This record gives sequence, structure tokens and C-alpha cells, in this order.
Amino acid sequence: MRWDALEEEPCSMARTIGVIGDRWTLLILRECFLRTRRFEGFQSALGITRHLLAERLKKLVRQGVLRRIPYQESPKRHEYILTQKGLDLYPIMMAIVHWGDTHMVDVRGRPLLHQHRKCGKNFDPVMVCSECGEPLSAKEVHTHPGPGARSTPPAKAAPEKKAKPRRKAA
Amino acid sequence: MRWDALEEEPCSMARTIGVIGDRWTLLILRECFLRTRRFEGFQSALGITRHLLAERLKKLVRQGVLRRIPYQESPKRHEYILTQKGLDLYPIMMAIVHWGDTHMVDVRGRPLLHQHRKCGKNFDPVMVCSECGEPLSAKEVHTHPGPGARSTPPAKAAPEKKAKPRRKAA
DNA sequence: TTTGACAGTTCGATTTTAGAACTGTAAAGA
DNA sequence: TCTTTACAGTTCTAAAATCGAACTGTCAAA
Repeated sequence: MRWDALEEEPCSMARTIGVIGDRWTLLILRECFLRTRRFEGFQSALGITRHLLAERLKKLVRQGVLRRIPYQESPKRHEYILTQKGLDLYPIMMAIVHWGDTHMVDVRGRPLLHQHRKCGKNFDPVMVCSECGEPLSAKEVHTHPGPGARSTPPAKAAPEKKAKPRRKAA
Repeated sequence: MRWDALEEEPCSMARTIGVIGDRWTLLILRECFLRTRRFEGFQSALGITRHLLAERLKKLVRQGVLRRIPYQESPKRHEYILTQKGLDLYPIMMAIVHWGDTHMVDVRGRPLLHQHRKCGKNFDPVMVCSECGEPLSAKEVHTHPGPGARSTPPAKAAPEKKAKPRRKAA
């Protein structure tokens, strides 16, 4: 599987991974949400090599996640700003942060707190069902092929024969 | 920045990225949530090289995201099952899928639909504030250092001087 | 005895990434 | 005027990760 093939896959997860599914890209996006906009800003915040940074920024622009906007003529300089498509990545970012807050913090506690302007409180993000508003967990969700599924049904669920123990079981 | 250093960073996002922030790992986890459990299952579903698959599975087990459970003696065979820590990745997966559903589908529509068992409807995941229940967006959230922040305040927000246009502006 | 399923491991070739230096424009300071 | 600094990249070589394919080993079934 070549990586540009990811975006052709009939799977929204694979396609998204094709856009943001590498470590530097995710960290660059973190910086974007923390209001970093310029090449040097990203570079010094992340310690990424300039070569890779240039490449990743280009890709994010090509993909419509960032927009490259001039903020100065001669010498031409540009800022990288999140588009709406980019801003829509926020739930992914928050979900990642929240998992880290839950499972990866040390004794000192959370590095960053999030305050909701509307209600004024520090909060955790909760994922709920758009239809009934109840919190979601994997076990309560059933997936089935949609209109964009490929003929061979559920994308690529494993064939996995139903544990017919042809050998002496454990 | 070496990759094992990511998990030491005072940033829940960086730490999480250190665990799941590469393409194959994310795809392996997708398969886990689609109920794939065995080496061959992952390999044939993803087309990942066996070498990398073995390595990634080992890492996920080491990190407590998967548990390696014997399902047969002689020859010893194991299945890879999501732990609670792994199941807790569900909101991340759903957020990724949802972004793809919103921004990466072709004319044919979504490859996969999600049905909530509780209410019976196909749904989208919505991220809300744990305190007031309102949907969240980046602009409504203010971040500030928590107890686990490092001394030099907000992790690594860019120094970025306030657009003092020392040159003729655009 | 041979074949096939399964879960890996090994190894050479190819791709990516890291690290550092270099390019070019222009303002600011000596 | 000359030098330094800021900024946004590009170029180059070495090191690391990944690919692709073959190989290992156990056991059941044909």
C-alpha cells in the first residue's frame, strides 16, 4: 500500500489518515491550534527539520487544511492559517489530548487545561450521539456498509473463521 | 526530537502521538475496532509487511493498548484484544472517521454508517463540553497551563512577536 | 509424506528522515 | 558602508525506517 493510495480507499478513516496520519503533521496541527502561524514559529516550537516542515506545510495546503496567506511583500512572507476544513479537525485534536490526559499523565497532572468560554468551566470533551445525545462507546455502535462502500462488503474486516478449534484448544 | 522522547513531553497530545501517531498503528487500531484479532487477519486486511506488523503489535501491547491472549496451545497462538485503555481510543477513531465522512467522501457517499444501538439511528459523533453539554469548537475554548505544565509556560506556543511590521506591509 | 494454516523472523533494496549548511531578500545597527 | 539578524525556505549526505520476499517452526488434515 503506497501512501497516496490511502486517500483512494473506501474508508473515511484511511483517507483521513492519509492527510493527518503522521507524527509531524499532527504536531504541526497542534501548533496551529495554539495559534502558531509562521515557518519559524513551527520550526522552533517543534524542532522539526526545516526540510520536513516545508514539505508538510505544502501538503497541508494542497489538501486544503491550511491556507497560505501573504502578510508582507518584499521579501514575500506567508502565514499558514487553518481553513474551515482544518478547524474541523478540532474534535480529533481534543480527543487525542483527552486520551493523553486520561492515560498518559504523570503524577504532576495535566499539562494543559481547557476552559469553555460559554460556561466558564474547565471541561473534558465528551463524544455523544448526534441523534439522542447519549455518550458513545464502541460496544454500543454497530457499523454497516454505506453507499460509498465497495462491493466486497465491510471494507476489509478480517475473514476470520469462527474459532473452529481444529487443534486441542488452550 | 527522537520519537521515544515524545512520551516525556509535557503535552498530552505529544504523548498520545507517541503511542498511536503513525499510519500503520492507526490502521491496525481501525481493524481492532472492526473485530480483527489475529496476526494473519491484520496482515491480509492491511497489506502491511509482516515485519512491521509484528513490531507495531508488540509496541501496542507494551503500551497497554492491546493485550496478547493465548487462544490455543501447541502451537502457541495468540489474539490481540483491546484493553480498556485501547477501547478508550474510540472517540479518537470516531472523530477521525467523521472528519473523513465530512471532507473526504467521493460522490458515492460514506463507506460506512454507524448505528447507535441505544436509539437505533444512524448517527454522527458530536463532541460536547462535559460541564454544560454544548457542542465544542476551537474558538470557544481557552487553554491554560495545568499542574503538569513545565515552568516555561504554555508548553511551546510560538514566541511570535505581535506582527510589528518592520517592513512595508502587504 | 505432502500441503496448508498460522505467527512470526531475517535480510537486501528502497524510501524517509535527520542534521547541518547554504540561498536570498531586506531591515537594523556599528 | 559593512555586518548582523530575521525570515522562509532549499540542498546535500548520513542514518533510520519501511518494503518485499523468502525463510522458520509447529501442528493438523489430506
